[in-house]
Amino acid sequence: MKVTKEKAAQNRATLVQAAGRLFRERGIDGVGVAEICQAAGLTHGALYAQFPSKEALAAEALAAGLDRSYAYMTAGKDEQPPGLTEYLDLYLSRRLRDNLAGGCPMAASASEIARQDESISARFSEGFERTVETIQEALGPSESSATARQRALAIVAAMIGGIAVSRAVLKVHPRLGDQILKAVREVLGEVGGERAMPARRPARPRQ
Amino acid sequence: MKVTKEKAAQNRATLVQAAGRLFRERGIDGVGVAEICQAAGLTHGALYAQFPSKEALAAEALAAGLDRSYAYMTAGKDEQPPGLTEYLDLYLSRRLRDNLAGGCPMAASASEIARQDESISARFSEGFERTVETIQEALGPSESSATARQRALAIVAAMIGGIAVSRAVLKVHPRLGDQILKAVREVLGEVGGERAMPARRPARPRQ
DNA sequence: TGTACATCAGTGAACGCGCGTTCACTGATGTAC
DNA sequence: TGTACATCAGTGAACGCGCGTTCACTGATGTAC
Repeated sequence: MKVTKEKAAQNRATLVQAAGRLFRERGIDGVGVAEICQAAGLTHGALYAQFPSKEALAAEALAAGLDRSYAYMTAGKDEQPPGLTEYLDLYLSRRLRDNLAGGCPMAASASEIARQDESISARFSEGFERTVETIQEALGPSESSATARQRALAIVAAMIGGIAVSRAVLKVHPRLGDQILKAVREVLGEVGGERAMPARRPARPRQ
Repeated sequence: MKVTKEKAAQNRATLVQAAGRLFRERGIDGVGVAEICQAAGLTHGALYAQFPSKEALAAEALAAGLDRSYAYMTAGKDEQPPGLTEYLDLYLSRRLRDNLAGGCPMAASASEIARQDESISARFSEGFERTVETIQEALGPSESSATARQRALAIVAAMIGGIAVSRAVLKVHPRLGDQILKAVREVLGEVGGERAMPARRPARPRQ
């Protein structure tokens, strides 16, 4: 049966949101359309009234997830321009790492993107570029812009890698997972010009 | 029909090798057992004579891939202990990045590992830890071991992230992919104590 | 050394299942008059 | 403003297909005598 335009738009948004959450949690290949529609309270036919294919839904879900994550990172930072410290503390946190379903889609899917269609790759690139620009601004005007961009590129790639790797080891080596998070956090701070932190605990033999 | 022990062991190795290559290329969820067996020149029944499940094959394929990659990284470096420079140049190269099927399994699968069974996660952790120790040794004895380990952890996570992200954008933004590779390479060099490189080209507006 | 036979790696048909997608249909919406 | 009807979001059955796994069987290997 037909449905109001508002209701239809709302259903579409619900599908995108449910798909994003499930894709981040279990990967695009790991979730079927049936489950997405069920999570959204619709039948699979409804999905195909809104999207031409699962892949198109995945591209839109990725874009929405990137927007959501970017908004979370930059929330309340309009007035006073934030420094790198704020971004690193927010991103390389246990809170965000342990929130696979609601976290950053780049960290959740980094190594899968290269295998997906180009429409997915394009959305990822947009999200990455936007984040790099934000981090570059946070680095401040102390350096030449070429160097600042280079640092920003490396920092964002390392942030994504840090979360992904920390998650990869977490189930079997939770302490190693925390070490990785902390190490990336502190080393990237130094890269961005934070003062090197003093050693906080005695040297400990490896893992 | 039965087959010599040697032939059986050889078939097993062929399966592991084919599985590893395909899993790196298209993800564990993205490849079926039928295709793996076909690539190995066997039927799928043969796989189940050697492995209890696809997952067990995946764990062994990951372990074999990690060994292969580690051997590649450390080849011919027994005599003169190599520095960070050698490892970074080898790992963060276009050659390795463009070789998805034959490259480092950690970079190929980083964000997928957290979704797999713990046997997979355990193999990943071993490979990661081994690499961190190797990089830590390459950093030399100039620092306290706690700081050196922290740097090594961050460097390896960033290497993996750098390759994964470079690959993710490569199809739609090849130049950005190269920028990422170069940026991570140079910034990690600085983290490890390499002299900062001079700016080689004029500042360029962002991508 | 020669023979009889147990072993078991590998074959190939078959299993149930969930996949992504299609399609005829429904019926409230929202437009044209 | 009231009525007739075209639109189209959503339903649910059905499609062919490939998935991971099982299983009765084969027949060369390799061992026991």
